[in-house]
Amino acid sequence: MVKAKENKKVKRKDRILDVAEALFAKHGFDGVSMRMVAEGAEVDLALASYHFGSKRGLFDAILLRRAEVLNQTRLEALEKCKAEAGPAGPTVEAIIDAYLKPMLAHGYEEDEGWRHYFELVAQVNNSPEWGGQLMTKYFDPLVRKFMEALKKALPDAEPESLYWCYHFLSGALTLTFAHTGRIDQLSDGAVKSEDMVGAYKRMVPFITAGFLELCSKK
Amino acid sequence: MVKAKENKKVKRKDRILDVAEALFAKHGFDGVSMRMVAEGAEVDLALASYHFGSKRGLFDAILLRRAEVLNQTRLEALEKCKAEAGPAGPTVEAIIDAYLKPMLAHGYEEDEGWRHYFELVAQVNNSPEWGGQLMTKYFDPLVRKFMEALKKALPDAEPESLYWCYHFLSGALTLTFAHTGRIDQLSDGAVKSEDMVGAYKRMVPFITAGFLELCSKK
DNA sequence: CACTTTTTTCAATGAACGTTGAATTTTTAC
DNA sequence: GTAAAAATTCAACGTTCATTGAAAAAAGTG
Repeated sequence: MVKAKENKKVKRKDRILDVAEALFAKHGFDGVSMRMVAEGAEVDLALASYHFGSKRGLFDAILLRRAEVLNQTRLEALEKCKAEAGPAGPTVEAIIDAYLKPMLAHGYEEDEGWRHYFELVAQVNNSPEWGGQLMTKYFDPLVRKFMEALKKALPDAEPESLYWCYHFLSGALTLTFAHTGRIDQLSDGAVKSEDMVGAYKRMVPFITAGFLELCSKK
Repeated sequence: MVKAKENKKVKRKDRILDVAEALFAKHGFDGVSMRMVAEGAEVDLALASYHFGSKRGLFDAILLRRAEVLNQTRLEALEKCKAEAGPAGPTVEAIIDAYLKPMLAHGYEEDEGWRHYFELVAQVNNSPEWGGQLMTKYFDPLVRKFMEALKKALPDAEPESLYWCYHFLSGALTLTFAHTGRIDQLSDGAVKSEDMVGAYKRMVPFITAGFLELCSKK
């Protein structure tokens, strides 16, 4: 009977989540109407309100769904690089890599859902209205674990500098995954917004160098 | 008669721009209604449409107003650091500094208008819908001048790496000026989102180190 | 002052908005 | 198979939306 479950066609509730995720990513919370969601998911207008209570409830459900998965994967990556390191703990580069690499997992290249989700996170992260509250709610417990590891790897760091460095990392990361097409235009097509592997390979050394420059003893 | 002009109270058109700038920065384009703008500026609902044609026209006018000023100031900073450098051209650090420092000019600390503007730019920059198009429109001519200077300062750089480095800079910069309050919460109040001087002092070496790491000959 | 132009107000338009209570269909559980 | 529960549809609610044409007021010009 397992087979039957797998073959079951995608439920309406998930269709709503997927469609709304794509729409919110593109147009932001206020740029999307429940009617757009309903049409895209080919369900009745009232159904999304029934399942998620309200438009805002739908929005939160979207943020939560993949945050749980990403946080778990990042946590495993952090534990793994801790286990592989000596008693002094992992290097800055290994920690940064553990933070970034999971974003390319989960079949990122094939599953457009993750691409939409990261585009959405980019907007949320940069919103003066919701950025502080929502990013804290969905990501801070895990981020604090990474900050502790970084603190151990950079014992001479000023705390303020460490937090600013993370902030720079966060901004660079979310914009890179926002897929705005700007870098394509600036480079006259030489660089593709979609090339997350190329971006990842460069982001790790870029960010690592920044941390080391600011947070190592002179 | 100059005195009379200076003393003239702020015109309605400018009040609309200032109020809408603050509202768009906080809530995004679709999160703001013309009625909110009219109420905030204490003018009739129809007046903003009269002066700017449409809601979108108002939005563009807001983006353009300070972009012109910022681009000019950044250009002067670039020319200045070129003039002070030898024939080999300015260093990476000097170029990055010329790009960042102008954001703190224009009485940033006193004039909340600039703060709102940068919050708005952060949202636009990270919008998959508008980021590519609008940032290109308002900033690319100037950014290309900076890219040329960087290319000269980093002759061994792969072009793709140079563009990605700029992208990381752009993301870190806009999030930092987005004032979301996230870093305050993450650091339990040890770091203030509003401390742009502290952020600026750290961003220059952080970004410079990243450029040098990725774009210098090994 | 008389005039022209610009700015501002007023009133109204049709369309789109999120949400909800009741009715209906489908699924679940025994 | 039948009753209970969950999912889905239908129709409508009152509100808010951006824009506009015409009227009125203000400012500019000779």
